[in-house]
Amino acid sequence: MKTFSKEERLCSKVFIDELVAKGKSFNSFPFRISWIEATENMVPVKIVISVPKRIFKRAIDRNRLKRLTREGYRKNKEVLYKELKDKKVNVMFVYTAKTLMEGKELEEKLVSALIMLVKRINT
RNA sequence: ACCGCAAGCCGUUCUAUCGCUGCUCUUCGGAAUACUGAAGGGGGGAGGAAAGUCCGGGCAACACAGAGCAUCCCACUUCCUAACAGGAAGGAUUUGUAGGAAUACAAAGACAGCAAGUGCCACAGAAAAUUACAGCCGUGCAGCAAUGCGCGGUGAUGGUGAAAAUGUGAGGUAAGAGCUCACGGAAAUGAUUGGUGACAGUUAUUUCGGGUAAACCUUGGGAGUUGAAAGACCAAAUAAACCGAAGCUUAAGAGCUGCUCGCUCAAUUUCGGAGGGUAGGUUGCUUGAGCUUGUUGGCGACAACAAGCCUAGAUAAAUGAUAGAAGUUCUUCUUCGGAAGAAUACAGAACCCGGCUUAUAGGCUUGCCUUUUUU
RNA sequence: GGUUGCGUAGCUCAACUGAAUAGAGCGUCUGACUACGGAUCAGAAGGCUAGGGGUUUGAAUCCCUUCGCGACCA
Repeated sequence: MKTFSKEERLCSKVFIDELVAKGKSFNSFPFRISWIEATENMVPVKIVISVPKRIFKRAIDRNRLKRLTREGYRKNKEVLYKELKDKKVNVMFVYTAKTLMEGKELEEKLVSALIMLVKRINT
C-alpha cells in the first residue's frame, strides 16, 4: 500500500539529535540526505523532511515543498523497501536548493536520491 | 458609454483515482468496565488578510496594608463599545475648488498649554525677544568752522531673514513713540443668548506678550508583572529547592514594583512531611463580546428582541498529489457560430476575540469628475 | 510565541543634545617620482543617509509606517 502514516515519521527529538550528530550524509540535488541505522524501530524506515527557513521566508513555500516531498516519498518508497532486506534506518531529507520546484520534477529527483541511498546503505 | 478617483463587498467551481488528520457508525478481536487494535461505510478539514505584532480586551499564573518619586502611554466635544491609539456624529483650524463678496462644497490631521518657567532659533542682519550699537534730538565743553568728547532723551530709521514688534491715517513733540484720537485686526476675562458639549453670536473691560512642546516641561487622565512553551492532571522516577518541629550563634541579609519611605521574614544543623529536573501523554482546545435571517429603536457607529444553525483543531506540526472538464480576463485568428494560446493574485490556522496597518489577479455595487453621442 | 537593537561612499566607522557643501581611514582612478613596479607626494571620482509620509524656516538626527538584518527569553 502507498500509505504514509504516523509510524513512518520520526517525531522524537532525541532520535533526530542523534541522527544529526552521528548519521552519515550525502548530497543529491536538491536534497541533502542524512541516515543512520535504527534497530529498535517497528517499521523499516522513519523519515524527517525539512526545509530551511533561512532560504524560504514564506510559510506557504516551505509547506508546499514539504508536501511535495512527502507525496513523492509516499509513491516511491517501494524502491527503498525492496532493497533494504532486514535493515532498519532513520532518514532525514533537507531541501537545500534555492528555488521552488514542480511536483513531477521533484519526484524524479527524489527517486534517484532514494537509489543512491540504497547503494550507500548496502555497501 | 468610456477613463480616473474614493468607499463598501466578493475573491474560482466540478469529477475520478491515491493519500493525510479529527469526528461518527457497523463488524470482528482483546479487556470486568473505562478503553483499545484491525477492516469497512458516512461526514468535516485555512483566510480576507490566517501576515506584521502596532493597539485594546478575554482567559490563566504569580504578586498585591499603604504613601511618594521615577518611567511609559494618551490628549477638541458628545456618543458607540467588554475595551481601545478603533469607529460614528459634530465643532474649530488649515488647504483646495467655485464666487466680486457673503458663502458653499470637498479633503486633511498626535487640534490641551509657549498669555506658567527654562532652552533653542545656523547664515544674514544693528537686533532673534530685550538690552546694547549706529542713527535722530536736546544740551555742556573744546574749536573760527567742519567736527570731536561727555551727559541726557528716544525706541524700530537700519531691508537681512523662514520669521522684525497690531495695520492705515491724523494729531502731538526738541526728536520720537498706542503717547493720544478715528477706523480696523488679534487675544484674555466677565456678562448674556443658542447648544448635552466642543463652540458660535452679541456686548463690556483690559491688553498688543514672534516661532518652537513629533525641545525640556506644565496640566488633566491612565498603566501590577508575565504570557497557552501560561496553567491543571496522569504513569515511570525520586534532588543541594519547599513546609513543620527542636537546638545553637550572630544582626548582616532576603522579600514586597524600577527607586525611596514603610512593612514583613530569619540563615545554619538534626528529625519528619511533601515533592523538583528531564523526557512523554491527557487537558487547556474551541459554544463564542459566535454566525445567518427578520423586526424594532437610533442621523449614524450600534443596540434590543425573535427564530434558526454548530462552522478546522494539527503538535518535527494535517487540510495534499495526479489527470480531466468548466468559469473569468487578455492576445491572435475568424466562415462571426467560434477556435487556439497565455494568465488565474496575495498568501497557510498554532489559545480566542475587537480593531489598525501592509500584500493582493480579477470582478460587482454606490458616489464624484472629465470627454463623446442621443433626447 | 514574545522582548529588543541596528540599517550612512565598494569595505570599516564618524557626524551626540536638528543648522544647510554629510566627514575619516582602507580601497578605486589620474598625475608626479622610477628603466619598470612598490612605497611616497599631489589631486579627483564615488552618498536620493534602507523605502514612504509627517513635524519644523530647516531632518542622517525628532515622530509614524513599511522593508531588511541581527541579539535575547523559553
